Amino acid sequence: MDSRQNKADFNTEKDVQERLLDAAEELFCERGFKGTSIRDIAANAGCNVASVNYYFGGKNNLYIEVWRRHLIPMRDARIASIGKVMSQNRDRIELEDLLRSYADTFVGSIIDTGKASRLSRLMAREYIDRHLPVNIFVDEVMTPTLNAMQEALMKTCPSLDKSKALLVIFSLIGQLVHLVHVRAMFEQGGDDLNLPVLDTSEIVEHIVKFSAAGIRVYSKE
Amino acid sequence: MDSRQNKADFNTEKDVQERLLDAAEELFCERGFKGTSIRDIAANAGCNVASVNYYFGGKNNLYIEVWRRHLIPMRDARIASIGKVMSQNRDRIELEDLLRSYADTFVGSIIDTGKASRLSRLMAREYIDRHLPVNIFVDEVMTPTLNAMQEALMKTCPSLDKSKALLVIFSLIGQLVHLVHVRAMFEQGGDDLNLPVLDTSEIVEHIVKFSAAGIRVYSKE
DNA sequence: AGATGTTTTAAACTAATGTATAAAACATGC
DNA sequence: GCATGTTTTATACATTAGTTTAAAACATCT
Repeated sequence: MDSRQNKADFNTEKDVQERLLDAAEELFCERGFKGTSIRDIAANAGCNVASVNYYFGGKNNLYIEVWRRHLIPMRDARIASIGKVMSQNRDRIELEDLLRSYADTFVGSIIDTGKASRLSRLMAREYIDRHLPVNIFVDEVMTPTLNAMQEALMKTCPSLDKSKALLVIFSLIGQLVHLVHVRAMFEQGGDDLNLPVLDTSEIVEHIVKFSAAGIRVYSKE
Repeated sequence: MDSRQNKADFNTEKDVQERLLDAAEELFCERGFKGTSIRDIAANAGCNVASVNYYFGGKNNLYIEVWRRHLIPMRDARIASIGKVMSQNRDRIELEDLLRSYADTFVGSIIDTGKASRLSRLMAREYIDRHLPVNIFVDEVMTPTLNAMQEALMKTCPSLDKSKALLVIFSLIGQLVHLVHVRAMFEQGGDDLNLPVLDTSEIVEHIVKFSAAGIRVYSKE
């Protein structure tokens, strides 16, 4: 008694591993690591519970793989969005352009909203509840993007020293992460909230303007 | 009839309910709601598992009570820190003073660090994983403090309109929440992190300066 | 087709969780 | 000191979790 091979027959789409990764990604983002069970994941992927262990060797490893699948692309996207702005042939690089580009990539308003914003939420969770080896999160994502942004900032604002640049990036990222949180908060339970509804792109534009001013305070000193 | 009462007794020890609340608070902050078991809480409080159900009627209610115990004080502390600055008899209220006061209260750097920063972390968790009725979190804390800060900001910067004030507060809170996250991140697993170590009060001072500049951009328009 | 190696499945297993219960321990008022 | 009501305790119960197992289903190659 099995109907699965039929599915596999003409449903040539994604194989089990990929379906598991997709399902896990969605659930981990939405309900967190502890909040999602292997059975939920398997059900959403349309396969057996044991598949998770068969292919990934456990829930933990599946979580890591969900990250690994997107870590490098994500990091590269961020660095690329910095590099793109910096490589413009202009007499002067506009600070606002740099910030806007980075913010858009971070928040995921440019790329398809669903996927990108999901990843942002996953990352926001990882800040609070670490389920990943630190070296993956910090060494492979945070540090490289931090360095790229630091360098770009100091090039754009030559009078900005290294430690100030760090602080400034701290503020920028804080605002962006917060935006992701608040947006997620509205999406899930925003029915009976009487909070002002905020438009993402409007806020991004605000963050750019706000942060540019904050940066210029340092660079003018 | 309820005779668990006269705490006037010279029993220097706290009674069970309070010990449970203390233990629960610490564990919820550190490991999250799902991450802490009733048995852990009971063990840390030095009492039986059943006590949680006996006194609070379940894990969920205990969590709510942990919040309720600090909600009003927390909200009032924030509003008071605003009011204190606003009631100064000065010709002009310094924007930086307002921001600094609010930031200090938010981050908990003035009050005893342990407790206040724990609460900030609990709140940060609640942003992502809601385990509280929305009305408690939003209506009783967020909205009142938001309103108070909005009013104070508009008084300090008369040319700042309402919607801009909201955006500005958004940026401020984003930075402060992020500071709490990052600090917690360092506290728990910061051993082998090769990130730059940041001093809390230094960052608060930066946030004040940075945000003041961001605000003045709007108020000068 | 038949042998071989891989994938999928249902079921079982162990551990942990939130909650409930009933008896014991305790305190208090008479 | 006994009766009464409250608190504490050990234990039981029902669920759920992650993981394992062994057989069934399947695919591939000769």
